[in-house]
Amino acid sequence: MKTSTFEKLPEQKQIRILDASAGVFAQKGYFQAGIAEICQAAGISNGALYKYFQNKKGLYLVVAQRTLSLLREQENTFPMGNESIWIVLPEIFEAVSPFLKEYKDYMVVYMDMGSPSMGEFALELSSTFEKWSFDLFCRIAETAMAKGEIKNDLSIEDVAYFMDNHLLLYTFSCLSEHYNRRFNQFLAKGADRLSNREKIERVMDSFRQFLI
Amino acid sequence: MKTSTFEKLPEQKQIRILDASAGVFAQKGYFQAGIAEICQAAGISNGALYKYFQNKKGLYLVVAQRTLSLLREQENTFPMGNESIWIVLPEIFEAVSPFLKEYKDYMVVYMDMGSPSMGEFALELSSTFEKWSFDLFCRIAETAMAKGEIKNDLSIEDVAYFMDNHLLLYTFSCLSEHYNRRFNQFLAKGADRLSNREKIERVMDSFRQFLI
Amino acid sequence: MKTSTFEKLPEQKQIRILDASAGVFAQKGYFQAGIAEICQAAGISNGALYKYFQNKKGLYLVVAQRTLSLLREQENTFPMGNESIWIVLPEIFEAVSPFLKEYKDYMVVYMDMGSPSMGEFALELSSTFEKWSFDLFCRIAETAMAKGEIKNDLSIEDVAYFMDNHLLLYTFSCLSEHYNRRFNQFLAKGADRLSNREKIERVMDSFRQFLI
Amino acid sequence: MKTSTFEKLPEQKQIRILDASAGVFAQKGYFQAGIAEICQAAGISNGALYKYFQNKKGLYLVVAQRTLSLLREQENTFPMGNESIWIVLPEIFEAVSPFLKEYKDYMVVYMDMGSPSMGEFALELSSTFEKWSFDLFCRIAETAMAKGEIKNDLSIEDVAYFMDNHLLLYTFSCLSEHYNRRFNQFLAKGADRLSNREKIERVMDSFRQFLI
DNA sequence: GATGAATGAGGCTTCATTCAT
DNA sequence: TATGAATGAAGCCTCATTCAT
Repeated sequence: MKTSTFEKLPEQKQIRILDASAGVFAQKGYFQAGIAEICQAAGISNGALYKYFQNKKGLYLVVAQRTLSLLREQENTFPMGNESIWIVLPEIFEAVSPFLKEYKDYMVVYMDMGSPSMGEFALELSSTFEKWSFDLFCRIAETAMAKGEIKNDLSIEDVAYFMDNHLLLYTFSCLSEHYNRRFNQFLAKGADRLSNREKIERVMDSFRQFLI
Repeated sequence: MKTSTFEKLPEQKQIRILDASAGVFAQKGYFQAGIAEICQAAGISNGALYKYFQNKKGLYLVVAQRTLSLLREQENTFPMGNESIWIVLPEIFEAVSPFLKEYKDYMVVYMDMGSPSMGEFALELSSTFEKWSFDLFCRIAETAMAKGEIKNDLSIEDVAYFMDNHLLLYTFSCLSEHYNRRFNQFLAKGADRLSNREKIERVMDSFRQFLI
Repeated sequence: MKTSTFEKLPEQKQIRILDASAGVFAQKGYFQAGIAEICQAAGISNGALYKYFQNKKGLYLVVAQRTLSLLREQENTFPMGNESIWIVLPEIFEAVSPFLKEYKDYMVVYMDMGSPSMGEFALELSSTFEKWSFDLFCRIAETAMAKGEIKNDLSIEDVAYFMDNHLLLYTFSCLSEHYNRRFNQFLAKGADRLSNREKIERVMDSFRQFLI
Repeated sequence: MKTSTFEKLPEQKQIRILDASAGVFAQKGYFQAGIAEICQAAGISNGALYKYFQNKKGLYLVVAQRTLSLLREQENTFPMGNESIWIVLPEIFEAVSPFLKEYKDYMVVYMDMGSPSMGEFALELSSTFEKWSFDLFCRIAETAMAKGEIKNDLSIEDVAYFMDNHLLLYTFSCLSEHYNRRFNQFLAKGADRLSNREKIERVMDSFRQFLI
């Protein structure tokens, strides 16, 4: 059974390397990120990287995979009991927020994965997460509707899409200045800086208006 | 007053060059696009490009600007009379669709501009368009509300954001396989291929559920 | 009709580049020869080389081809009339000698091409020349035998092989210290340095002993 | 007295390492042979190799030395009594043949040693063998001449050179496709594949024609 | 103004060698 | 002593940009 050299590294070091890589990938994008820069950031030698990963693309894929792992870990922290949707939704957005801060680099990498210029690079990988997010919001919508917390003449999937769009673009607004401005223009009367909490407040406002 | 050499070119040639550039930028992304390839596609010499534009970035900016021009031209074709929102909205989506086909390359370039890996590259530029789109949807929402076509207990901006999100992600779904899959998963029960018309139908469904 | 960039260069420059490349290839061998070193020797930039040739291997092949061209040019200077074999043979060896000096690098490259470590690299190429050399010596042997200058109970091809072996190993002795020592050990009582003329004298001695 | 670590290894392991090394050296040539590949083939660790040998060159030299040892062992199997030259010569060629098969890798390494691209790498080493081969053929020629088996107006050394050339190029023809083709072109009317036995037959033909 | 050959810095990757365990 | 991970210099090649014609 051949475990890759990378997997035999102490977990702490693995994470250090992936974090550093994610940082560079996030800041510069895949193509502008330099192997040398990544290695320096990771505190490993140029050659070591190629012992751990097949090549730059291989590294990127592992970074992307860690993004998914992190997201899935995050999922488990979500409240999934029978709480009201009006408790669950803000909790999700607020759970996402520190995550976005802590793992911003990974999320930026993830965001880039959907960009056309990445080509089919990591299509399967990124699809994985969308699937999960689809399930989550469908479940929430279904539960809420069953409990009469939201209007019952709505299509479950449409509600899920509605919520997921909000989550997606809220996320983007935390990661990209472009989307931050867009968010603020629409939902904050063009305000310059909004705290995450304020943004979430605005999103919840929207939810209430449309869903009740 | 120094007019750039490029502007002195016959308009047809200008467009040919920009179209070719957009094509390469769209297919490969900014960083992977090669000057040589662009020149060949544009049918001009390597040196000429640097007579017309300061450098690769300069070219990109002009391409991006043309994207905005095209979008603004498009705007004028939108029905802005007093038609019902239920006529205007599909018209917008359907007006966008051939545009997405005709100028897909430009739109892909535009989409890429929001990606974090492009950095602050064309921030101002891309903001321009969001502003216009904000105005458009606010106007539509306002009119519709005034006419009682949609619920009147909704915030104008929230409705605009709701609609713009849908337009944005519909657009993405036409440009990026990633977002196409996401769209289909949520709104088409995972169907593989949806025609634009079918997609729009689904979006309008959503609109009706949430806005009436 | 697409002529390669290289072929469009002034012939003088082409030759300068090939000569320099041959020099480095000869001194270091294909694998140890560095592109940078070659370019410096050729007085061109690193990038230019890749405009002229597809890659290192491509360059090598062109160098090898020039070797063959040179050899074929050389062929034409050989006396092919009805002179006595005892005039023709020394003339060939002596024609080869300045050639070996002038184009030693190319000949070393050629010699390397037969070495197993070059793999199938330039097999076809090198075979070309052997064919020519086969024809030459067969012709000579035939003529000489017809004229009664050499024994007539010998197989033409065996005589040709005999002469070609001598030429080959004489050539090697001019190109490789290893073969120089071997030559001297056998034919010069271990003398240290023999002039080419002296070597040829010894070879002719041999010829006379075995062929008459 | 410091015996090298390598020599303290069980002989079987020593041989295994050298055989593996010879295999890689033969297949790829010295410069293309990778230490890692060699170690894997030899079943030892990367670090061990550097305990056994000073460096890559050191390993190569030991491999080369083994080549010589093998050749010298081989020598002892040669019939050196008073047999007729027409018995001894084919015996030598036929003794060499299985050796070429069994130790082909070593012989290829040896052949490469004479190539100019190896530089002065192993000059002394390879000379050693030529010296032995010189002695062998001189002895044979002398004996044969004394017994009147070959013409007596020939120079001993020239006969030795003649025979050694044949042996050398026969050997090459078994090791390198290039020389195989050359051999066949001259001595087998361009036949594609000749068994070793057939080749030897042809060589002996030659010997008889020139020496009797 | 237009051309396209030339430049050379910089990118990714390999690999002989060292060293901590 | 043996291991194999780590090192980092050096290699090949690309490509945005410049410049001579």
